[in-house]
Amino acid sequence: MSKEYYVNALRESKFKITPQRLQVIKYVNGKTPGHFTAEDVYLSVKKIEPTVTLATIYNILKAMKDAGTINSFEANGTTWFETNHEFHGNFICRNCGEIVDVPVNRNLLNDLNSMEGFSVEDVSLVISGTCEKCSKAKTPQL
Amino acid sequence: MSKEYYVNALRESKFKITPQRLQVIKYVNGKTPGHFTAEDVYLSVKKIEPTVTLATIYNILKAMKDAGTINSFEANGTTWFETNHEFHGNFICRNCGEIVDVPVNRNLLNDLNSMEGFSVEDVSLVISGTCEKCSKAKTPQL
DNA sequence: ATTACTGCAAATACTTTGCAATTGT
DNA sequence: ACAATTGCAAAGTATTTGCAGTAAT
Repeated sequence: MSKEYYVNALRESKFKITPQRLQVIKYVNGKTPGHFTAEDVYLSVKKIEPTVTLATIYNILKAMKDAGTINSFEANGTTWFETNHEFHGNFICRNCGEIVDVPVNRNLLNDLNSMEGFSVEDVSLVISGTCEKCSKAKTPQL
Repeated sequence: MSKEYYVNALRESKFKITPQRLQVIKYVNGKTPGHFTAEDVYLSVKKIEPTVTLATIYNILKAMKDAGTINSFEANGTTWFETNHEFHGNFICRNCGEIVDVPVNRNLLNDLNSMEGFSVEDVSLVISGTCEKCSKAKTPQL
């Protein structure tokens, strides 16, 4: 993806392009693929736009989500954002907190889309457990 | 399920059976199948145990989750608990907030369990959109 | 010119923590 | 008797809101 992709999507959804939004786009674009919280974005953007506030970051991330360029899911008590639009799961390690994408059979989506009367707008698959690194650390070789 | 099921599971995990826990069990057992927040449990249990606090409810729900009798997932900014142990999705309506279980092909779980090096401890599938009732309300017949 | 956006401060919502008193085993 | 649990109050996160000033279109 490119910064233009995010800018155009915002424009098409009638959102204005502000310096703060450009900085968020810069952050998000540089973070692809990856997972980040509003706080992560805030801390990074504040370096270039020192007066920006978390409230504004929340506003901007909501706009980008409405524009369809980012997704979000909830885990560990916070909202995580991501740019991966392929249908996938998010594995979150209970030990180190790291989040990684996991491929998932698309059949699941088809099942969901065939639900009578329900319109599916968002799907969030969160898997928690222990990641490879942490599993190894806990089970030292004999 | 029965109240004994929840009591026994707590005992097996070395948790003590207190009057407060019995009331939570009563609530949860009467709520099967269903979805509830700590607040929901609190408001109900408070009627019989007026001195109970939310902190205690959180403690009890954590114990029950550790004992394996309830699951939890995050959606709409809060933690939801449920008793359904079949692998399934939770559809949450963006309009009315209602949550309903949706059947899901178990293959997904198998895929996840075969991930190399990762130990899967919990899976949460949250689908958001508009439920049947709300869809109809928004699209009046001509 | 108009409307949307920002920054700020305060409010709200959810959850956890520390600790003394109490209770289940 | 002992460790676990409760109740309470306070603190800790995460997120939202209202509003006046500012900036994008």
